[in-house]
Amino acid sequence: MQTPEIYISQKPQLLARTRVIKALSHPTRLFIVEELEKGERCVCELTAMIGADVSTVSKHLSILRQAGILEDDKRGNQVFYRLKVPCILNFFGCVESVLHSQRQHDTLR
Amino acid sequence: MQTPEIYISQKPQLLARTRVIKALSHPTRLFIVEELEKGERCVCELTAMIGADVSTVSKHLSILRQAGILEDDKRGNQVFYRLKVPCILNFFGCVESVLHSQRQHDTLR
DNA sequence: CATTGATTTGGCTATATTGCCAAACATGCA
DNA sequence: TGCATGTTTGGCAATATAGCCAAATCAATG
Repeated sequence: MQTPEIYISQKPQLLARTRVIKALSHPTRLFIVEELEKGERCVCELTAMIGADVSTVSKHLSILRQAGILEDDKRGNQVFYRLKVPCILNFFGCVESVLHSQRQHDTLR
Repeated sequence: MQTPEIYISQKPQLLARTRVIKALSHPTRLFIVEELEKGERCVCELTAMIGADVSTVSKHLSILRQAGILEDDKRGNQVFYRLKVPCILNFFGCVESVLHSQRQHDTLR
């Protein structure tokens, strides 16, 4: 070891993992993942539920797909998305436990 | 239901969860969490491993602490951080499975 | 109390992300 | 082919995030 491994946050493994987690780090995308737990949905259904512009929803879906979390299936002129890696959902239980352990630790802004 | 629930991504629960996930969505912070799996570390140790400015590392630690993922413990003039919610680590296994299921799905940039 | 070592905070610039609109692409069907 | 429906892409403005330096804190100790 010379310097601290050049710059640790450039390590490919960390970057790859970060890409997946980053894909989940947006309220709309989190909503999409939770909704798809119930089954596949087309872009139009998700858009109606979310209430943002279709193009915005489409871009969120694209981010989740590129991260490998969703897969899409085009049927007719609609595109259906579904969860490719359902274990993602197990994580939310843990996230909840983080939230519950937050009694009042410092500034919760 | 009127409009799509005002704007779904503003729902408090989604925002709270997002805050936790967002805290994990940076290579340096991911590294910190993985490192703390082995035991508590002071800021100076983490800084040496990471190789960024101390102030940068301190801010990353602060983000993880505010998200409820880490807790700190000041002893003498050093501050030691440790994992408050170790279940976070289970998630990484799932993240790996996402990565491994990525054969060649579209542009992996 | 001055100094040193450890950490946090303020401030600023550079970069990344988000969301909308408009336009481009399909697909199905008259 | 022409049109309607559904989806993606390009582009841009607004906002958020990251990282460094400098300065402020805080504890230990001479």
